[in-house]
Amino acid sequence: MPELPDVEGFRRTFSKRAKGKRVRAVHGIDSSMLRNTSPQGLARALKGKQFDSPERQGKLLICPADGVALLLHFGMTGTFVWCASGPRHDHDRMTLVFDDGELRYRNMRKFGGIWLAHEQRELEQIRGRLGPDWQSVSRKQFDGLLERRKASLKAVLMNQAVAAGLGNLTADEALWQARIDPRRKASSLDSSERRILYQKIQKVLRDSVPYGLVPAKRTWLTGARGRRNGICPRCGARLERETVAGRTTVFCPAEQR
DNA sequence: GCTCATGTTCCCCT
DNA sequence: CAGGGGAACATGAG
Repeated sequence: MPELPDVEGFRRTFSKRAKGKRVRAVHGIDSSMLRNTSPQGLARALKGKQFDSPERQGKLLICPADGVALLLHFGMTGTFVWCASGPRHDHDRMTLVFDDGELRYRNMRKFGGIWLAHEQRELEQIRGRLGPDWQSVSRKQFDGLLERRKASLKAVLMNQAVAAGLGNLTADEALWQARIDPRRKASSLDSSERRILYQKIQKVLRDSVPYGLVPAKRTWLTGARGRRNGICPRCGARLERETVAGRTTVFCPAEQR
């Protein structure tokens, strides 16, 4: 699930469940999810700390707590589960225990990861691999991002170092709404196409964020891409399915030019 | 058994 | 150096 809208939903969950609360314990840490610390290091660093407001940069969730920060990436199957208590689920990779319940980081496929930053410099280093969050990219900045890019639009939109947060679904959705072929070279768009694409990227994100996911609306590509012989919700043409930039890409061959 | 999956990284070519 | 292709990672679901 996790693209920008999903992680924004996780940020809201974290804010509701953990912000302002003190960590009583950290349980069930799967060491293979840890990128720069050990289960003991993580548990010791967080125990007794009080979480502050969580932030998000692209698909990365940043949870500051009294001078340290917990960073979470959800990969393709990560999510949060809040519960009063209860048995550990097979895919729970870390449980934050509070007085009023537990917030579990659940991740079936174990992509993604967990980082611990002890200081600002360390935090910046981890965030540094990511470009600006897509929701903070201005219209003018957008032109600069596409400039001189030799790769396809699909590849550039999904490149987290260019700007962070778009994934396979949101990139396809924005390109479909903008009626632009995902295989085109990023630097080949004229100014009118760039304007439309920017507008559609922002619209897809804005419309999706309240749901905390990319909604499968009937009027959206996302609502049709799941089916094997999907039909374009706008024109009724048979949707095309092709690997672009290493990912299954769905588009309307009749409209996307 | 086989294919595919909302992500990222690394290696080898061109 | 910039990109593309493919594999790997781990675990299902259909």
